[in-house]
Amino acid sequence: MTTQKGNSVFFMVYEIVMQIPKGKVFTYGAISKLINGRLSAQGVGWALNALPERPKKLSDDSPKFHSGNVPWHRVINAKGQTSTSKRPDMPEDRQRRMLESEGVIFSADAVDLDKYLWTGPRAKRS
DNA sequence: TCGTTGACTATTT
DNA sequence: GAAATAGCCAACG
Repeated sequence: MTTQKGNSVFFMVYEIVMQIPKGKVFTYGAISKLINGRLSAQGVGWALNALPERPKKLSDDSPKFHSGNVPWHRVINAKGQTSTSKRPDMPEDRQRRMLESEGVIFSADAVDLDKYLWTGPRAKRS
């Protein structure tokens, strides 16, 4: 490995995701832009995929990032839908459930990005 | 070091 | 509009 330093782009993604306010959602592409294209949308997805439920050995250097601190469920794809979820232990229904609990109303299978899409960490919408 | 895979997006067919 | 293709970056074997 050559990139698991305590300051990898993965942590940049985590920090941004943690800044997402409750009741809002964010997209992979938007995060990719926020980190100045250092990571593509696919890379962002990977970062969240690598996000451990709890501190494992992947990032013992900075065990502050995990499912309990990073609202990964607020990160969705450009279509406003939840992730494709290939893992049976992490069904998309669960992600939708968590978002609805935070005030994000799902229209059929996707959320209204025009309403729930977070504008960014510094851009403030009223 | 190379090849494959994956929680993506945009473009083309 | 849906399916296929290409581009993208990082981790794993």
